[in-house]
Amino acid sequence: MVAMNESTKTLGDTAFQRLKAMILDGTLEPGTLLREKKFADLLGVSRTPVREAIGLLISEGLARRVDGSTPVVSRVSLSEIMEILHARSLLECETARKAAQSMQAVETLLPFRARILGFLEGPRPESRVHSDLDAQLHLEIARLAGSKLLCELIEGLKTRTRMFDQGSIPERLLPGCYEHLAIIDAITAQQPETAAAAMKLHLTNVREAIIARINHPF
Amino acid sequence: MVAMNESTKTLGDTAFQRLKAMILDGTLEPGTLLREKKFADLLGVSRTPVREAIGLLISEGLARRVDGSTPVVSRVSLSEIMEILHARSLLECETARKAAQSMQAVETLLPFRARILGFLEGPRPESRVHSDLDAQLHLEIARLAGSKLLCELIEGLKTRTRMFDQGSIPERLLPGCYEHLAIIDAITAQQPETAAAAMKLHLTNVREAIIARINHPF
DNA sequence: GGCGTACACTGTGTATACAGAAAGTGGTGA
DNA sequence: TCACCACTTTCTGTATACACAGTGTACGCC
Repeated sequence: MVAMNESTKTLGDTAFQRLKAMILDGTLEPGTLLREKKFADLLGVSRTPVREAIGLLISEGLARRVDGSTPVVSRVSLSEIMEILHARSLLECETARKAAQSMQAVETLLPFRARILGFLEGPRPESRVHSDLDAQLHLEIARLAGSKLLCELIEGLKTRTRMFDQGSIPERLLPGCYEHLAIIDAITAQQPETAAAAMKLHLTNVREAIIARINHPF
Repeated sequence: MVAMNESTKTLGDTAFQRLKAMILDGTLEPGTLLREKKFADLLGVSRTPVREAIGLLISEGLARRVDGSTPVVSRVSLSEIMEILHARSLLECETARKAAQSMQAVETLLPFRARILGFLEGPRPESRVHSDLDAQLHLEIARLAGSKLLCELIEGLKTRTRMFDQGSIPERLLPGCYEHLAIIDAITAQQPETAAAAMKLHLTNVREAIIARINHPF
């Protein structure tokens, strides 16, 4: 086929992005079988690009091969979430620390501060909007820290729990905002250890909230 | 084709493993173009499994797509090595700390201790042998720490610099042995902070050695 | 009626065919 | 000699064909 559509991307890439989006927004629930032909028909392409897309999903941890064939959308277990938050804590305390020594911290983070304040003053934002800001903020802090590798690692870890974030703990919205503000303020005040502590507290609180939610689902 | 050879693995997997081995042992130098047909002929399979193998190599960071097509074996820059060692330090100080609280530490690590002592007493081992032990030891410590995720992350980071390890700094052999012993002893003595410090020192020394080697190549 | 076998269906793994793009290659003209 | 253009080669991306494995179903046999 001709391919090379408007976005100068391959069908495999677009298939990957579309499937990833479907997983992250919950359209494809954990456990869903990723049958190549089914999604080939759905996306209007052949199995080949779908195959490539599924391979990428697996390498990002969003899908898994259980017994050897027919991959499924990953069901992230509680212990896996704990491990991810643990690893993120190890990495992100450092990025917060390093970001606090960056010269561009203020100009980079002020827009985030404004958006969060908007959340606090205005109407409750859609969970998706807040989730996006959350992801962008953590990534931007890693970028300020100056390590491309840490950016990649943190982004990869964060996406794995992204479908779990999605508004599943609404009572975390306000605390999350305040914690993010504390992190931003410590970084822009160039206080590395305060920033690291704020990040650690934030991720610990997320962890506690998830545990509490598991124990008392309603 | 019939496939399903003796090892019950797909051709794609075996192609991946063979290409990976060729990259890690230096047969395929950084910058080598990974042309699908070339390696399909070389491995005696069609382009399809080679394509899958290359995708896996890219997802592991061992290969890259530079401008959009024709992937190449990754050339790991000095700054990337520094970033990898930095990230490993963040993760592995923690695994050392946690491993020191594990009940199976002694029985797991004593064989490593014996092998390292063998290196010190007997003839100088091949660099590949030492490199393998190095990788296994760091992985085993992560396993003792009890986090599957940390195992995966550390293993992934370590393989990215593996082709760089390969005997490129022979004068690190002895110090490396002693540092490994110090880590093992601290862990088996159940001293978490000592273990973390030993790990940090080890990775810092590796870093210093690489920098020194860059500045004084001979 | 229960059980076993044959067959059809579905799904993946692999090979191959084909189109379009990029990169040589050679030849011609200034 | 150098520049430019056509042709060929080679590469990737994509679609498709086919083989094998697993699964379920229906039919026949006991």
